[in-house]
Amino acid sequence: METRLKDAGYRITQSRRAVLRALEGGPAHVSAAQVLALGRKTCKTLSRASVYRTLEALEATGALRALPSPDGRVYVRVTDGHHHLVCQGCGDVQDFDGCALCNAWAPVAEAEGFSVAGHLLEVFGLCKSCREEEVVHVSEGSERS
Amino acid sequence: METRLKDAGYRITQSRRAVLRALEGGPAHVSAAQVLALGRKTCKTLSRASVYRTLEALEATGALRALPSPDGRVYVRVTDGHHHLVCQGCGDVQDFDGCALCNAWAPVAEAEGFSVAGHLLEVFGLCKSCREEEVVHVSEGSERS
DNA sequence: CGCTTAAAGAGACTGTGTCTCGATAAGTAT
DNA sequence: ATACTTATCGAGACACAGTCTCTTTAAGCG
Ligand SMILES: [Zn+2]
Ligand SMILES: [Zn+2]
Ligand SMILES: [Zn+2]
Ligand SMILES: [Zn+2]
Repeated sequence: METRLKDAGYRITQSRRAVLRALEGGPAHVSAAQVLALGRKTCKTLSRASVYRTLEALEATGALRALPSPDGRVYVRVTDGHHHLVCQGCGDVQDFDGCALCNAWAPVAEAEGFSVAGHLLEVFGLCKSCREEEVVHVSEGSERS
Repeated sequence: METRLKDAGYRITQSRRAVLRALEGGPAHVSAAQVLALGRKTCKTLSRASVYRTLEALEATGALRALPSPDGRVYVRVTDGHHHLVCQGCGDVQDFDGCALCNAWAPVAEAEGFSVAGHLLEVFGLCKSCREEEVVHVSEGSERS
């Protein structure tokens, strides 16, 4: 990632390095706030503005992708997916791969004069563990008294 | 939608009605802020809190679905199509058909132990007219010297 | 009509993301 | 190594979304 930044003409600074380390060490989905917190461990003066600037730079070079999530924006390394299985039981979100499949509709969109910049596929349902749980408390409806 | 709320045990108030009207009259994708603005046209004292409360109630009854978008959260009626071309220029949203195509990934999700209840495909980009406009202000590159 | 209580509205509060500005240090040329 | 240029920095102001609390209001019902 660092090389990528440098090649694109960005300077490599302490702050940027801290952000990179945070991204590498942190979870697959990170929020800007998390990056800031993690980054401060290696660069005590790291500022919020720098975090956003660096994330933006990384996004511009294609190393990172910002993606909307139920609570704010999260960043994922481009190697990760943008297709989500959203569990309606526990609220958990997991990625799954499927770009090859969903690319099929891109031509459909373009046939309508639309130029595609990106897409988001949200699949709603129940995850494995929630489905098993569901079987247990079947009777109690989701009714309001 | 109103019946749905009532059946679930919610009271039908002026504020709620204003929100419902806003949702029916407004665009396919609306933000909470938009609902508030639209709703104030029919209920001058409508408050932000009420908007959020009503949206939450509608979501709970399954009449509405909140979904993360590149800029904030937007709400869509569940009865509407679930394949959208969202223009990042003018904000316009148009449906397009593609279920036949996107159903291909359902087995993929189920292979992960996930039971699919529904899905939503959001395609972001530029509509025809916005793209033509874009051509005009090309020169100002987003390039880094 | 009057009671009960869900719901309303106002506004404080938190957190995210943007922006500006003077200070700093990265890269480069001497 | 030193000095210079300028991208980048950190701090803090700002705008806005969303949540929460508290007091008042009105929906639904007998
Ligand atoms: Zn679950
Ligand atoms: Zn895809
Ligand atoms: Zn457009
Ligand atoms: Zn579909």
